[in-house]
Amino acid sequence: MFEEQEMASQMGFVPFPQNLSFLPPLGCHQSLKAFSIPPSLVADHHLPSTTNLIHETLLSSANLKQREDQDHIASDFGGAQLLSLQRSSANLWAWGEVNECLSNNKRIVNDHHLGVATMKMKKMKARRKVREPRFCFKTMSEVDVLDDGYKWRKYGQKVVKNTQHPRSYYRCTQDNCRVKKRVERLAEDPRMVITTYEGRHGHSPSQDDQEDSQAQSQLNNFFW
DNA sequence: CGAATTTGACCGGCGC
DNA sequence: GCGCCGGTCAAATTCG
Repeated sequence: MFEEQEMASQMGFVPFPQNLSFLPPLGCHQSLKAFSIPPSLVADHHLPSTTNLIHETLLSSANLKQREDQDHIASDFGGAQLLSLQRSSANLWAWGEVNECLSNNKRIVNDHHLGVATMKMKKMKARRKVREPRFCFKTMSEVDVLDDGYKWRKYGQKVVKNTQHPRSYYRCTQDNCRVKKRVERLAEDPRMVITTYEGRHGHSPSQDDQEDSQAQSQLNNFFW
């Protein structure tokens, strides 16, 4: 349990709030943690009490393999629904953005003479390496995009197999912020929205909703 | 008219 | 090697 908190804080997550009910997912893979959002936060943000947060810790390369049998777990545990991240190729790898950032300045100079297509290829190839911290949560909601205080720009939409609802892809609009999220509706229950965040914001949420900003930052601290 | 969204094309990874 | 699939790009379109 303490190890997990440490891991979470390394990922940029704040320590779990005292009133947070932490549910060790019995029978589930160790990398999957489920806990409920405290009632106060639920009230502040009009999130239904059925909302459960699934936090996927960083996976070592060793347990990546084990994780492959975890395709789509949805089970009851003490009344709380657990939901694993979907398995996909992109779940096994994440973008090597950090390294990319570190060497970006040099690369811009070196690549200056290359054509656009070549640059594009290099960019694509450079991506895959380390895993970004990600987690998803499931909310019963009429609207697809929950207001989390950050500004997002949609950059894609895709119909995924065996679902009737398209998945939407969003990127944080903040300069140099590469956080992404995707939003989809649960095939089995279209009332449920699954939001998956990937990466960490290196900035504060946008302050558009002033009256809401305090509660908002509380929630965001909880998330990040 | 600039910003945001839509949408078809494209790419890499993976399974067969 | 090939086809399928999820994720991303970017031109076209819509919105404010």
